[in-house]
Amino acid sequence: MKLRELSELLQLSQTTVSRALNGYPEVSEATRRRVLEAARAHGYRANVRARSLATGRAMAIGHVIPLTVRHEMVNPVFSDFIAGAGEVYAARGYDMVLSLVPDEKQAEAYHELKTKGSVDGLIVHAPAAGDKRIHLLTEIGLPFVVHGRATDALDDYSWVDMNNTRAFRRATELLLDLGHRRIALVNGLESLDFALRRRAGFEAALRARGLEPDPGLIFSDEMTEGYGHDTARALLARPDAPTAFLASSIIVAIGIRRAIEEAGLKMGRDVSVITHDDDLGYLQNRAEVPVFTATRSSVREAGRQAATILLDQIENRAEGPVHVMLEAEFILGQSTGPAPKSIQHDEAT
Amino acid sequence: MKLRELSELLQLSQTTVSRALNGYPEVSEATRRRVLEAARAHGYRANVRARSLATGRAMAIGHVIPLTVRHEMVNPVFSDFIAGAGEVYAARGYDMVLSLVPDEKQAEAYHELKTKGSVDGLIVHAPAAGDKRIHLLTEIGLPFVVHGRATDALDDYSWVDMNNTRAFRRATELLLDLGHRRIALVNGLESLDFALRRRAGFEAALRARGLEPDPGLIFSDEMTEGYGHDTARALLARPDAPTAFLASSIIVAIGIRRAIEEAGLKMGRDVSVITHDDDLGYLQNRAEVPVFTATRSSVREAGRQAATILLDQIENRAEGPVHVMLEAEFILGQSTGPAPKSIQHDEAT
DNA sequence: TCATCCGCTCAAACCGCTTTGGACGCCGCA
DNA sequence: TGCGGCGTCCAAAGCGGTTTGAGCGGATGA
Repeated sequence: MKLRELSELLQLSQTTVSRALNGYPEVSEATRRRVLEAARAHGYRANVRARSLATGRAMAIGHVIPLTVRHEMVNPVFSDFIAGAGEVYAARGYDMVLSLVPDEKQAEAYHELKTKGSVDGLIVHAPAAGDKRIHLLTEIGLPFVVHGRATDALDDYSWVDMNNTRAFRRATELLLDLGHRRIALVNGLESLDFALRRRAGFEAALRARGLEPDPGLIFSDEMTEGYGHDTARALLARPDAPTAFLASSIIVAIGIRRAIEEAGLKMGRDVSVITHDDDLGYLQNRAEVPVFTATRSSVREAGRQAATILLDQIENRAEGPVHVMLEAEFILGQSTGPAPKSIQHDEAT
Repeated sequence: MKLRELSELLQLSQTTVSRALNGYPEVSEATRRRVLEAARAHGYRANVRARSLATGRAMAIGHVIPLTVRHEMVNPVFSDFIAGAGEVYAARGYDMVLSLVPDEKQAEAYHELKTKGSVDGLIVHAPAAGDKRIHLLTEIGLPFVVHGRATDALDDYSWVDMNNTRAFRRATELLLDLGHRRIALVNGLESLDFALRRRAGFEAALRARGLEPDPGLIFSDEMTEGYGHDTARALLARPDAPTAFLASSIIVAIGIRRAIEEAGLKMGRDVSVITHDDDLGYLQNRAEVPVFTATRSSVREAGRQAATILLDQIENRAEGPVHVMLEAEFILGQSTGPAPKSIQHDEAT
């Protein structure tokens, strides 16, 4: 069923039918009702390609998901972010188009999205420090919202971010208050902006107490379970093993916990762990007393907000850049306790 | 830069330019080179909406991700599946459009995708037993490939599935061989087809040894870490606690492991665990000796295959339905061992 | 030498919708 | 009665490509 057929059927012009369907005032209520009725009866739906060709609006938002060169992985936090954004898109009639693009082809991908005209705007994921994509996009003139920020980016742009620095500063302070001095930071890839901010928060807290961060206790990699485990295992085998870990994601923390247990130690008693918790649907940290002490900020909520801002921007041109800073909740769980005098290595595995 | 501008610039008709760009033979090589050169120089790219309106092909594949009513979550295996499929789409010039749709609106969503013409085909995720979507789609006439299968579906259709029944049968057999008799199945939602097959494999293995499955040891829910943990904790507190667990996903298994350790028990010695492992990028089970004994099948690979089949189907109409059955590898890890005579409850938490 | 064919190119129709610029009939007002 | 204004509706011109059918000049064959 196409518009012409529907209009012939109703003995009306395409114009009138189109206007009736799209809520224009130049149509009498009686006619409009008749049109809507017929449209529903015949399951008519405007062809989205034709419509967007005519209107110039794609009614679609692009998400470009960067694939790291080393491991071509899709971070599970994207699932949740996208779930949040997807809600908003669905409610407002937009489609979501995903492109998985290797890091080095990002620039090209954006240009293509613009000139191909397949999206009205996009969400930028996983910004690096001084990310060149931001400048590129402002130049191209495609509306966008960044999930996170890019230090040093010259242009002003909209973003939704979590207060990474403060969260990690507070987490570090708690560990210091509990008497921990050798604290390992098991961070995400420090090519990414959020990881730099987390590190900054960590280091600031140490320095505020007159402690110099030990580069030998700071790690940076893709946030997998294996990375958390291997890092913690190696550290715990050292004579000067850290008494506390600060993890950048719950998946990393799960790996750390595994290493702690393999070493015959008990998390929360022998070794403390604080993690950032993105509040992923499938990996909730929400028992009566949660397993992990954590800084929690829902990435799903971030997705909702980013999507809302972007759509608003697209729909009422005028608005300037919007910044949303989400503060993480600090959740006290079972994984933290006072620093032990010395770690008791328990060889009875 | 649009086609008309480019053609004026080249002093050629739009027809010729279009043909030159799309590789039609009616253009002299000299002209083609000239056109391609100019297109590249000016960064010309065909507007995808106009093109697809003219050709009738959307150059996009839809993924409809069902949201369960109870918890609106996006399963992390989608990330990996999509990563696999996305590779193939990118290589062949297709976009991927995602819709998150509540369970009850699925049928409507498919109709809409068809009549709106925004996709050329789609991937059906998480089929239920006798899923009505399959019939609906064959009726609508939109090419599709199912990730998984739907028992009882009447129509013939293309699918890519893992041999769930065999995997869980083999896993159960190993546990039985190790002397376990009280084995708990911590399954996914049994409204979904794959979970039914896994249960069938589990029960078949038991029955083959003359054991009757105990309904009190079979669980079904959304596959979260918390579900694994809570289920295992409750079971381990019982006097007739199971000596082994069969988990439907590594996330669930991680929860089970946590409960085992909280109970002061040791996984692999006191309690055995086998899990299905989708080989997720961020939750790999791949050490020298993997943590979990597991049936492993890469969901990412499933994504690649499903995408390939779908695109082939779309591009050369002719083909009949294709079925791909992936066999899981059976990986021996640290989480299994002979059944203990009796569980030693160790209260020293 | 003339008819035919081939290689290359073009003008115009078309894809399905939106939107501009009227047209038409009817009302109220002077 | 005449005229402007309003409420409805329509024809046609886009949106930016692809594709059909035809034209045109030069080479080929009889």
